[in-house]
Amino acid sequence: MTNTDPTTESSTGRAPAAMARPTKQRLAVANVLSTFNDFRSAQEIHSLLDASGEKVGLATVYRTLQMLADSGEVDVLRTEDGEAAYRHCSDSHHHHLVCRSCGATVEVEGPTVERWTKAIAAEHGYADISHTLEIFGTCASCS
Amino acid sequence: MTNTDPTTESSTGRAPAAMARPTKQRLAVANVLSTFNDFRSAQEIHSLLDASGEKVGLATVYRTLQMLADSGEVDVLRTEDGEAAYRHCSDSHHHHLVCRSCGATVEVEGPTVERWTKAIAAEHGYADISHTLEIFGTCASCS
DNA sequence: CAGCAAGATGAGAACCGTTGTCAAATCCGT
DNA sequence: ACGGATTTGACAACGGTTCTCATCTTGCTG
Repeated sequence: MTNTDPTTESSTGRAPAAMARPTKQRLAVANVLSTFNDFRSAQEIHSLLDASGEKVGLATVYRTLQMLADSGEVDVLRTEDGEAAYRHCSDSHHHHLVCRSCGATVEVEGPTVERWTKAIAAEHGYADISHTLEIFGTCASCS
Repeated sequence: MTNTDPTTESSTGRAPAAMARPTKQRLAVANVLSTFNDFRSAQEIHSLLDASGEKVGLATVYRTLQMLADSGEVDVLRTEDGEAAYRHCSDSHHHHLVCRSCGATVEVEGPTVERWTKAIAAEHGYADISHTLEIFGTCASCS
């Protein structure tokens, strides 16, 4: 809304492959996304933007994230309480092992599942594969 | 993060066949759950109840499903649009291979992932393992 | 460089699934 | 059958997400 600082226009850079219109807000979202490798909720991303001085409307954040997700530039998943979480993809891919009672989370990864999902998908004629996997259990200190 | 309160579960432990209070409504919900093997949304379950003549309040359906989920009698997952989906567990375990553009879904299964998740979980000291896995891609007719 | 039309933004309302509230109904042990 | 505790159900409240629309930018054209 109030464009208070017409001189800001340099530090953040790096527009992903092809963004429809690389506006300041979209760049800001893309930029924040590149600062972490795990999944963050849309609202959290909005807060991060706010905290970093970039004033981007919540609706715009949602729109941008959706756009990025549609174009395959970010991965999306739903947390257990129904929030959408986003992560810039093409980065270290891992899954979460979550304790059902205390919530302790371990990041795990392994080529096994990656290979299996690709194989299964190919077997059924599916291309351009991605997947989400979450493991739940009771951790050592909770059992 | 929502850390669900595991109410008082000291005496009963886990009760597969024993429900806290087998009221008509709870039985109705349990009964509907047993009529399918895939995940259905809470609202869909409510509709099914309604359609089958059982008049159960929406709130009660939610409460019952949550209760069943807490006691481990049903599995829960979040669909891509944020709805909670429930399925009576201890049944044929499979995953979904979904086409990103037309939505065509194939049910897949395989011991590989099951083994892998168990191994990974055990490796980290987690017990009582469950997991959710969804594979996304573009199906043959859409690519 | 000014002007313009298409596209993007932001504030708030609208939506939708889910959860909380609380009086009335139901259940169970006595 | 009675009484206390639990459960139910209608509806309000909530939180996340999407929609609306007036205003502002962007990119292009002349």
